[in-house]
Amino acid sequence: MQNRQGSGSEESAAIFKTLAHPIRIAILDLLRHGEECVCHIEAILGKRQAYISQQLAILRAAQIIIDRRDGMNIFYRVIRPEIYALLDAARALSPLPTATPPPMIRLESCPCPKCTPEVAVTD
Amino acid sequence: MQNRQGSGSEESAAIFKTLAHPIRIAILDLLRHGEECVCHIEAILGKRQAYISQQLAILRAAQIIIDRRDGMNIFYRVIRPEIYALLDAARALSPLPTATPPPMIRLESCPCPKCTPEVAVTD
DNA sequence: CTAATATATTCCAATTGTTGCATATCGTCA
DNA sequence: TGACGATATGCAACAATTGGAATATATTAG
Repeated sequence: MQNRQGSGSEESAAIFKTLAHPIRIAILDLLRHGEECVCHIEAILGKRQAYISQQLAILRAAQIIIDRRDGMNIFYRVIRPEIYALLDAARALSPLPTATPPPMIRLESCPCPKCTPEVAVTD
Repeated sequence: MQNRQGSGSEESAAIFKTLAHPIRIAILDLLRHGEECVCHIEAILGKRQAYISQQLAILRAAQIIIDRRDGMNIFYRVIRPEIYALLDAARALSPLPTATPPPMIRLESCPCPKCTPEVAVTD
């Protein structure tokens, strides 16, 4: 491990990947109210059963939801409410370009002017 | 448009997709301080230049960062600080299974007991 | 103009995701 | 037990993405 790249970038990326799908997001939104059975989700989203089941499997594998059997139906519910913070934050992303203040870093393995201030631009 | 699936699920999915990559997350983390030139990013992350450039292009296309030329170097900076809320929220996602309260929805296009309470379980 | 440096873009092969179809599994009802 | 309803899973064809290599562009120096 010679080049670390922030902490938990991999895990974060995995989470984003799981959420990077409109149907999965829609399913999670449906589950905001609480438990829902598969047929419900199927009916509301208007997608084929097998497809919904697949997406549920992905969310289940990601440990974001879990299933509970009740007679003939299977109900799903979210076990990580924190994901809603993510969904909400994503929706909050509007086309509002903002500015950010300038940097302040120096690195010897980098040849840019900011990293070699001594032999910087025209003396 | 016969089956809506929440609001902005597509857009949100696109955002998550853009963030669903460890290198891109690492780059954004680097840019938390402010502007950084490509060679900096390259040196810090220890990846090939072309590769970094590709990831920057993706973030740029997503309108999350913009570039500014200064002589021979090109500096990038984040123009949507809100994405940090997303990154932080993702990192906050720990393996802590929580419980969620039961549902409360009824739908006529669904055959499950909760949707057909009248002809529900054994009368 | 030519060379050198910094960064971007294009091309490609390998991997991965998508989606329809068929089928398996499990519980229920008669 | 057998048929049926609700879900899950396996598979195949096709679309999209990924990361590497080579190459192109732009700026500065001489």
